[in-house]
Amino acid sequence: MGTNAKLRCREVSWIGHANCKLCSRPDGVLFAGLSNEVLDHLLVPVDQLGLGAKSTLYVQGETAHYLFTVREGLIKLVQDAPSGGPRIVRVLGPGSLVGMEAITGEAYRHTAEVVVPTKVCRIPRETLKDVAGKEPKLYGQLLQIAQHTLDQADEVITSLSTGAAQGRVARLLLNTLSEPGSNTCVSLSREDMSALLSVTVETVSRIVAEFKRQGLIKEQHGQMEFDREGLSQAATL
Amino acid sequence: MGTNAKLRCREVSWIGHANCKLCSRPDGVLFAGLSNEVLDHLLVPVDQLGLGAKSTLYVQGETAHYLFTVREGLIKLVQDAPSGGPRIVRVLGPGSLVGMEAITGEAYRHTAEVVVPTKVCRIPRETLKDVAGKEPKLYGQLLQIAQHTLDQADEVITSLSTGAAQGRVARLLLNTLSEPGSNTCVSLSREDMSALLSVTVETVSRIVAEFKRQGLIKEQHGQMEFDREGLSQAATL
DNA sequence: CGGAGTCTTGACTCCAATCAACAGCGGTGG
DNA sequence: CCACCGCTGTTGATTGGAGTCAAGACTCCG
Repeated sequence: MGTNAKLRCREVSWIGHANCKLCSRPDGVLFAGLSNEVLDHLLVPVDQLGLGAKSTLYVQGETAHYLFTVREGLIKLVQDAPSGGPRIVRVLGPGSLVGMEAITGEAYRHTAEVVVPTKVCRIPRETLKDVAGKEPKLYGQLLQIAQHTLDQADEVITSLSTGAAQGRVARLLLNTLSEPGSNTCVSLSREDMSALLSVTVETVSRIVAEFKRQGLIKEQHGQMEFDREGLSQAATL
Repeated sequence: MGTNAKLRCREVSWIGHANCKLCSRPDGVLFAGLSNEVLDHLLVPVDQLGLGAKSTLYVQGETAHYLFTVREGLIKLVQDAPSGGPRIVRVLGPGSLVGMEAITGEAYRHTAEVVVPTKVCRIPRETLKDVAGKEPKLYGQLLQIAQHTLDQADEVITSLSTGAAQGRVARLLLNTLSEPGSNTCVSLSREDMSALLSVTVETVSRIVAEFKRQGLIKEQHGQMEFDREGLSQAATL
């Protein structure tokens, strides 16, 4: 029973049934502000899962049976680009919804892959429909989160797919991977940065190396620490 | 009263109150399948507007008071890129929703500008809330359309922001601007293509000119006619 | 220790950005 | 009416940045 076990690569472990009442607090992700009675009697239970790096939540084309909420960690959504090779469409951290196709019951549009060890809640489609039927308020939450996801997609377009390569790398670290206040973020592999920014791994490597030489960033234990001031300057290019 | 008048540049005309019952047919955009009683007694009327090219529906940062449905024409959503210059995030045709921020009442994320003469329905936020309260079914429609919009955003990422410039142009014409069956589409200005593909106007001009020389496309009266076979080949680059 | 995978660095090529000039077109006003 | 102007699109010459190909260095593990 791996509740506290460290998660190795591609490992998936069942942590337990989620106590969704805890998520009905105002700061909850999806069920915020919903009545406890509804959440106490779910048709199908919500499972909490622990996932090792490189494991997959689902693959593109599958029928979407589950919606996931990210509790800790990082998930990437990957699509194959027509020019060949995988393209990361966005990365999703705690508080995000993964697999919103499950709301409408269509096929998953992406492959969802774990970047760093992650905990998620897996919500079956039936449970979602059940709760939404009893608490229409849930629709409002879903729409709000959908709006937020759309904002993220737009940021990938304007911020990570536009302009010079070095500006894109800087903006990735500053805006996409770190909280507004913080000056650290997870260190993605060069390959992941490459697939997210649509530049080659060599170019990413060169730029990151150059930032290090300039003392703008430090990398250790899978974390990046950076000088927000300096990087912001580089981000305008 | 400009119902049938031709729309000149930057011109906005009021066509009339929309008869939303007509949109309750199964093929309606937003109000499909909703009961006529609700639609007959709207708190605030839905206006139909005619818009000339280069007029704007709203600008980035404004509070979102209206949701728009596109009936005919083409709208572009524009954001300023951090590297300077405007970036078109997506283009929306008939059946699309523009200004979904109005659902949550936040600020508009983009500036919405008219590309070719367009007719829209302008739905006030209060009307939306009113109808949604009486017909929760509306939420389902909204979520589905939001999902579709997200798919479009993802296509801009994987298809229009990735790979060689000539492939991007080809995919823009084939997938983004034309219906699956058809072999024609509206002819965007080079500048708009440029802002959508994140390449310079000169590069777009050169590529389009080259496609014409190869007999892959013909341009006349603001329309483009193309050889789907041949362009598909160029799209893989 | 060895080997696979990831990251780095170098040398070279090439595509697209830049700078610049010009053609076409519609509109405006003398 | 025609000359002028602004706007859009085209084309050329040149530059620069990122892609490509190739060789090492490093890290993590068995």
